[in-house]
Amino acid sequence: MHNQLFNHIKKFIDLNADEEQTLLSLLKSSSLKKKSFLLEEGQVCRANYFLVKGCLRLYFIDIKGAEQTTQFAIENWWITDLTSFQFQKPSEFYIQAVEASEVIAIEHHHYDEIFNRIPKLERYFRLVLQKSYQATQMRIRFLYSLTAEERYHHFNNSFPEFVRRVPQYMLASYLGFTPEFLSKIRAKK
Amino acid sequence: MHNQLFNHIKKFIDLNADEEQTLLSLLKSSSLKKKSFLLEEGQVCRANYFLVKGCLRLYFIDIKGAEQTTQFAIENWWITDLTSFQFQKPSEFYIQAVEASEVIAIEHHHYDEIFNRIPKLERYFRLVLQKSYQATQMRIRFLYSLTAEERYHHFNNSFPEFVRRVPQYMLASYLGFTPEFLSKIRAKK
DNA sequence: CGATTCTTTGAAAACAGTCAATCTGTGTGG
DNA sequence: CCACACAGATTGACTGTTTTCAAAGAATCG
Repeated sequence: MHNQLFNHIKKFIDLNADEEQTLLSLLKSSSLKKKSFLLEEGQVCRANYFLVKGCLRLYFIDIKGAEQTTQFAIENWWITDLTSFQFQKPSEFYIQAVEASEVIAIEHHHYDEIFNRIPKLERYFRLVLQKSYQATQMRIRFLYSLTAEERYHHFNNSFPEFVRRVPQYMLASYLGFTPEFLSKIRAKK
Repeated sequence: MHNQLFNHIKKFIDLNADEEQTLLSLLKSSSLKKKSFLLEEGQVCRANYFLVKGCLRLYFIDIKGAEQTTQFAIENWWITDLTSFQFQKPSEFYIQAVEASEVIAIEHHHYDEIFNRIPKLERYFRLVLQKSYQATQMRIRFLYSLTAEERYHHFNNSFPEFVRRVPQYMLASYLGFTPEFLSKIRAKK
């Protein structure tokens, strides 16, 4: 289970056996049932989560009461409400398991320690953040240049297996429109 | 001029005199006239830019030929097309000076060196990226929960001086709608 | 002052949302 | 294993927001 995280880390930096041991002592893994929550609105986000298996989503409830999914995480991605996590203040988001999932957590009270004891991880997380940032940049690019229908087709072509795994109403909000509209797009063809 | 960057860095990490000297030798500063370009579509993005003074924007041209501004940078922010910069491949974006500006550049051929010679900077850029990532998360949240008109009012209340500095057609695309519509929103009240 | 760039305005059209009713599929408990 | 309940998906009519296009008006810069 932890090997998957170590392998991911090793794509970016080298870790020796000592460092692996240190890291191991600061991690905490857990299994999640489908639909269970790692974070709910109003709670403080306690950890940064690495997804070993399954699928999680980050969403919030908008003024009209609708769920807006802002991020999905699958295998080998990190997910957290960075703002709530960093400042340990109440979150405006939910993190929920879309499927039964397994995660490895770095809790907040270990977060500084992890970087102090294994400075190499600064680079790893810099690169992970860089990749996440690039992903959101791409996302904004699509949001600004494609219509709702085009976004759906593009996403569907790019990640067909993912579209199958996720309920449509979550996908709709992730792509920035309503479930009804997604249904109408699909009916067209 | 470089002091401003050093001061920014010192908000996150400590740099000693030696490290400052090393860093200095790897930086390159330049002045930009209003409307000049640091990057144009098709070019490879050569550097990561720290804005000392002025205002830059990152934008692309969509299928219909309209400019879509995806990011602004002001004093003390970094800006680049991370994807083009990292992989040294042609960019789909432009980076343009909205006002006469002064920037400090770290060029790509120095980028690895800078982290190898001053490992502390891994942390600095991790934290800078974290902040940028938080900013885009907030942005997506607003895009998904507010109407175009609400986004304008919210932005206008949050950054009134910024709204004054930037042409409306850039602001409109940044907020995700047309210049004409922005004009109509303003006419309402 | 002239030229260009930016903003405004209005009418028509497109795109996407809302709401409510109905349909479908699936998981659970009896 | 079946039946039922409930979550999720579909459909249609209507509404509303935002875009488009074209033309005219203001502002800015050299």
